[in-house]
Amino acid sequence: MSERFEFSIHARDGKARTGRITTTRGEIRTPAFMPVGTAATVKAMLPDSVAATGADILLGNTYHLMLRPGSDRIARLGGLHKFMNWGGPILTDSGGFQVMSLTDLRKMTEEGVEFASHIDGSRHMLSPETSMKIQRDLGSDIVMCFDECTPYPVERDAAATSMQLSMRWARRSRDAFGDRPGHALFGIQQGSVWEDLRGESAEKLTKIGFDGYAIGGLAVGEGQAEMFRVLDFAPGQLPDDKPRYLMGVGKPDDIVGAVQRGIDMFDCVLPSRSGRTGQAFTRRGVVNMKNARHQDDPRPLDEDCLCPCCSSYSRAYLHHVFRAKEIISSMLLTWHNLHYYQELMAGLRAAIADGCLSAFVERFERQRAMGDINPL
RNA sequence: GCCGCCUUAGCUCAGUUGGUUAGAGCGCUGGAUUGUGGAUCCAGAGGUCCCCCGUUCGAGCCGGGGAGGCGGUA
Repeated sequence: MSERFEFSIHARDGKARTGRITTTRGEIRTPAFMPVGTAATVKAMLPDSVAATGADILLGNTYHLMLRPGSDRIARLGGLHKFMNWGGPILTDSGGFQVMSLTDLRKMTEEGVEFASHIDGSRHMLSPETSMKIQRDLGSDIVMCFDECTPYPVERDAAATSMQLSMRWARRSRDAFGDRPGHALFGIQQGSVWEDLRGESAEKLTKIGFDGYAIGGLAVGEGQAEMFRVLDFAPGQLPDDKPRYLMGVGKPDDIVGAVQRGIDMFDCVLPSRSGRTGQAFTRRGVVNMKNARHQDDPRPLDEDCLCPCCSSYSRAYLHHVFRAKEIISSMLLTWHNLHYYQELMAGLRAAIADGCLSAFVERFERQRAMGDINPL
């Protein structure tokens, strides 16, 4: 195990890169997908199972854990890794995104955000300093700056003001984080959809200096075409030799397009949340296991998938347990979805290493165009 | 046998003094979901208002007869 946080690029294909992030808790193969474990669990999964899908790193959440069970309690209990029984690296979100979604309950100032807990209404304060403290309590390996996720749509002036605030908070986050060998701090670029604002944000972050750089404020309603337009320039504004993390993204085709544009890290609730709401991701597109057409189908969800769900259970069974609201429904579909996402990342890494990313993407799109397997 | 109550969507039920195209919740058929509130939202289908006769310009609603269910009673 390394004593330091390091990033090395092993191969490139166009703007895409594949490589490795080294942390004190293990290596992260990039491009990487981080399953979301908001409340100290990837819902419906045991940590070993998450690892078995191929995940190298999880995402945990400042906002949720500070409210319940409290970051000081987790610290007393030995930190988040021990608490949730995950030995690998953990990246923690700073709470900035939740702040955006709490529109009715928050009060923003230069200092930070005052908000009411969605659990019991209690008042709390999140600022760059408190966010750094909480993420330190948790024992996070990759700490995210406290930022404001600019909503969309937004006027240019408002986007600029919001970005500038996030940049001042980035400076304060950097100062509050201090010097913590083995732990990384990532800056977050804002600027909505404007190239010059994104460029200014990247410049300020780079000047402060971070271990990695996230692109925030995307996948917030602008649509894939607009997101890709921004990703045509935004990653290139960030340092080439540091990991680039596109926050909150996304659907499989979002990830593929973003990797082609130079992104190294992703997180998204979709595979896990969709697993609980009956939606499966497969190489032939989305399959909604809620649909009545599966009720007599003895075939697996994906005939070519080797995950425990697909190797042992029929669509009829998956449909039944979903309808019956049985817990195993969430378990099996979450497992499959996370497995599918990790297979996709592995495929992307291999294709970049072999210099055949465009062929991989063509095959990816061709399979999706075929649609789900034919009805019986 | 008699008395009372009940019968409206798949289920549980609203439905005003009789008045346009009879509603709700759940369920059902689909859809949405991108730094997770195991959440939420959207759309759609679905009716012999138990049956028959009558009163009325007009009946889920009023009257008569019948059927079925529940309860009480001999």
